[in-house]
Amino acid sequence: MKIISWNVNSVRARIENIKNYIKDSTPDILLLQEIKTQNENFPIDEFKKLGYLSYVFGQKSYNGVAIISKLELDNINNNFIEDDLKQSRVIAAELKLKKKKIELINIYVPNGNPVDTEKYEYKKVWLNRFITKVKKKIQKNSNILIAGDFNIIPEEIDVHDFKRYENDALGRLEIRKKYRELINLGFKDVYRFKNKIKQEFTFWDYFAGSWQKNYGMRIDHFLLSNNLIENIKSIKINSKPRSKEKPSDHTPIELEII
DNA sequence: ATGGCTGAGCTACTCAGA
Repeated sequence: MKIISWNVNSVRARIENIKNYIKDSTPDILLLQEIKTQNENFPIDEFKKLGYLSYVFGQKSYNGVAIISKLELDNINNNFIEDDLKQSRVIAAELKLKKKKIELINIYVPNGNPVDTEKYEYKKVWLNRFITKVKKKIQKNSNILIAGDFNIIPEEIDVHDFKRYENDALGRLEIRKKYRELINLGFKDVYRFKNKIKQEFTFWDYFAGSWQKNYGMRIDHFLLSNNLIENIKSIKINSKPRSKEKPSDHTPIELEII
């Protein structure tokens, strides 16, 4: 079972890239963030032609998340947490895998910059609410997968120049502590669990040749509840899509579970 | 090292991203 997470930075502007990527990588489930469109303009038919069902929580212009799946999913939830700004940032669903029922939670965490504004406060409130909700969920179901664009640099190794980000909304200790808080509910950061000292990134700015210079950061993550750790087959950041024409600024992260 | 790219909405330019 291949589950992939990718912040595509507009599903419509990126549709050809996404289709080519799906043909190459053949995910069973593709979790998309920043689709930047409302439900009625989501390219459901394009994905249907490739054999995928679409579950969409869209929004005009900004944000928006979706799940593309070969298998039918249950209990689609577009109300995972209360969002003060009514932004579409979480879609959850249930996946039946053998005898296990796995809760899939696809997230696009607010960016939070600049730090001395209400945007930063929104990120903190949002994360607190999310953590509270996950805490409740894991008491009922110990099989949880959280994936997406967390907009959090977990540790110094996860960015090319930590000094530049230590007071940024992505790298601040206060925010990194929220990430740890989430993990301490009973999760593993699957990439870091499997790669103790490796430095790889999932995002590179469009400006200033960041991709060419490998000035990136690791902000897209898979968290798997401890109960599912034995099911991990592989985890891989696939940087190839970032090198294509008209790329997203993020690249996919690919999880295989048994 | 900040916003120099990029996309949406719209059709001139702002807002947002990280």
